[in-house]
Amino acid sequence: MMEADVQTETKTQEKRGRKASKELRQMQLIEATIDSLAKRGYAETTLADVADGAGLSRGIVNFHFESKDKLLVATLQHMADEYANHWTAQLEAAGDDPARQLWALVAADFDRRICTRRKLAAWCAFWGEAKSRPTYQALCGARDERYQQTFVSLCVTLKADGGYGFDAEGMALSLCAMMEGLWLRLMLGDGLTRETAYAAAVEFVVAAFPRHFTHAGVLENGRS
Amino acid sequence: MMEADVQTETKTQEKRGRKASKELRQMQLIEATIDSLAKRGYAETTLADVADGAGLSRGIVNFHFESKDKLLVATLQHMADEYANHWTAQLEAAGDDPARQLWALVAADFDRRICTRRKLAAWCAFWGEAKSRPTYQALCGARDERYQQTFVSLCVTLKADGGYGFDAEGMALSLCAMMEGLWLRLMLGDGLTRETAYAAAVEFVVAAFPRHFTHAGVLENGRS
DNA sequence: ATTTATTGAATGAATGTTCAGTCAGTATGT
DNA sequence: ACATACTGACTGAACATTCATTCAATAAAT
Repeated sequence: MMEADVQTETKTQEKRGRKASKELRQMQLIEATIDSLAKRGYAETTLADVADGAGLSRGIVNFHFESKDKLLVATLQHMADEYANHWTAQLEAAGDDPARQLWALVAADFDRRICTRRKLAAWCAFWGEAKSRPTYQALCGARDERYQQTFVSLCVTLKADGGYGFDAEGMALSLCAMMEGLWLRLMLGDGLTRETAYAAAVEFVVAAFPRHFTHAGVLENGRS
Repeated sequence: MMEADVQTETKTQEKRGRKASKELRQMQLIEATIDSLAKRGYAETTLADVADGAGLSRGIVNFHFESKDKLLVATLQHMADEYANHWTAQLEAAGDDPARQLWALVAADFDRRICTRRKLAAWCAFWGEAKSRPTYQALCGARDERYQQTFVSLCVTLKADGGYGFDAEGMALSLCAMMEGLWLRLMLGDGLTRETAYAAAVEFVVAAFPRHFTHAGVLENGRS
């Protein structure tokens, strides 16, 4: 899963670079943590399992991270950063057209790199503990803050442009919620595939913004 | 939380009825388990906490349920039953009109009795462990099976009636996912209220079925 | 030689499970 | 009526296990 990266790093960085090796170990342990969360769930994730998964010794986690708790926080932080970086990049790559931007954001959530069983399972594990752990809640919430605002802005713009009757904030909220709900279902299994989930999301976006999208993609009309 | 029921039961059943007392205890323990899940999360829920919450002794759970695991399964089963009973009842109360039925199902998910912080938190706790516990997965999935099919049927009917262009299965999936996603957000806090979440769901439904609903409710036209 | 990374056995706290005993309520015998 | 035996819910201390954490010893790099 992350062995490939480790191998690469080993070849390129092994001889020189004590500092780099340290960060490498931390990444290695974080990836092993995600594996364990996905395989055994939050409650059954043990440091022993993480260490085994990384092919290292038992005490290693407490050396690189101070405690199990900090390892988990670092793992969630890592996932939150990765997620934010991804949608931000996709948003910028979409150019200036709001319709294209919204389309890109929806697609970003179902990107192969982000929308993995493994990572969805890890997200869900943290969600399950978030209510009783303020730190998790903050990191899960921080994920939403900018994301949600971006959606609201796009809905406001598209509403004005297309003359839709919906409330922009409500629509933005239901859109975001729908995608998270699809993630949840993907994780729960049920034979739902990433493609099917993406298709369902598209279905709704097309229904909500009929003057901007079809199932084939973004409509090319400027404005009325 | 459930003390009221206990008192009632005590008055009506205490003298006679050893059997009834047993089921009462089990319910009491299940409610205490939901409390603990909501307050401390799945990972931190201990039998001691459950027993304390129920005001009973430490060994009580292993007496009424065989193990911690079975207590948790019984708790999830209880919640799943309650949920299914609720939406089934609301569906039947809605009469024969598909539009009214869909409207009722959406409203049911945000009903005061079902959509409690406490219960949402417990659901989410189980979701977080579902991937690694086939038993949980089955119970969470069973919840979906009939529910999902009902939504698909309604979408098919309304599509034919309203001449909508969406794919019915995709729309049904995105609808269900949206409501689960809203539950998730409700649980994560963020100052989102049940009313706001419900409004967002309505926004979605109105946008998707414009010939059947407005923000005010179900449109009264028969067909074209 | 010194610093740094790593190991793995030891430790102790947390907690699920067991079980011998307590006690109320109920039936049985006188 | 009264005493006795019995049943079954309930208790709480003892036990066993799991697991995060610590740390002295070791290996590796500079």
